[in-house]
Amino acid sequence: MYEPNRLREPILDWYSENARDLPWRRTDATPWGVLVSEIMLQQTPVARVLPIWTMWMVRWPTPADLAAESSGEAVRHWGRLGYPRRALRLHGCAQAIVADHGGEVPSDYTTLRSLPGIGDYTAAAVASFAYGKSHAVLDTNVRRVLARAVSAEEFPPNATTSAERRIAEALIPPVGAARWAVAVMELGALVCTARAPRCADCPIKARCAWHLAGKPAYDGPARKGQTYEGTDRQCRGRLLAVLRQAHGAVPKAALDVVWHDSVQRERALDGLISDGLAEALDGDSYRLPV
DNA sequence: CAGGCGTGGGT
DNA sequence: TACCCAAGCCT
Repeated sequence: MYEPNRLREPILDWYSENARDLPWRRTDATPWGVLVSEIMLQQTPVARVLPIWTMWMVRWPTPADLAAESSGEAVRHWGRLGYPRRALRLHGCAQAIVADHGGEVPSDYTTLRSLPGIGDYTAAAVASFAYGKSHAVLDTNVRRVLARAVSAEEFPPNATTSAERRIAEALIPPVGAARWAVAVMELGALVCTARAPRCADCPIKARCAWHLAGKPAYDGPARKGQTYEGTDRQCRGRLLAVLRQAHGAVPKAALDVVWHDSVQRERALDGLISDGLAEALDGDSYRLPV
């Protein structure tokens, strides 16, 4: 096995010099702020999260503040961040935190993991970043860095493997686990990127197994590419945008005009309703859930 | 476990 | 210009 400090020390040093000043990383950020940021950052770039997160923290500074609102308001103020079911789940987190945890974001991994929208990554991230606990924080950035640095692969497997988890756990320092986690993530986000890694700027290029092997091209199974144009997802997005922008009941005719295919439109609308993102009212109109 | 789930910026 | 893909989760 490799010597963990060969990777840790240069990455931690690099982080000291290159960490972005993100509001949810500041010392005055609350656990709630960290939790909100983590949900918003799922599959979503930092630059798009920043303004929405800031507005949410002003509007709903505590879980109790959000829990007191309707879920529809959470969806409305999600704006165009994407994957709006996350807004519903965050609202569900707030309600569970108030109902079951005295209004305080839990600090325990297992408890966090039981909240809506919080999976393995987010539970580990919140426990680490909000409470300084020691967990393997395996997001797409960390997985890519470790695939390269340790396994000499350009990309990690499609699904997280036990081997990856073993590698990540072996690298956790006995002290400062949370700082280590955010440092590796930051390296993946800023330097060891998916498309065009900036190896020239990398603090571990001399120790990276993939770099040392001559950066061999990825030869594993094809990675899933996503289509969007013409899909139900796009249709749902169009419909929900109308509901978000209108305050109150939206006549069906106002939804009909944003998507031509009526079969697909009906299916998408039914999907939004069954997901809890929309409500049908009497008189053939719709709105965000109250 | 593979597929569904938004959106917009970088290359 | 067309992809590629960005701090995943749920079913």
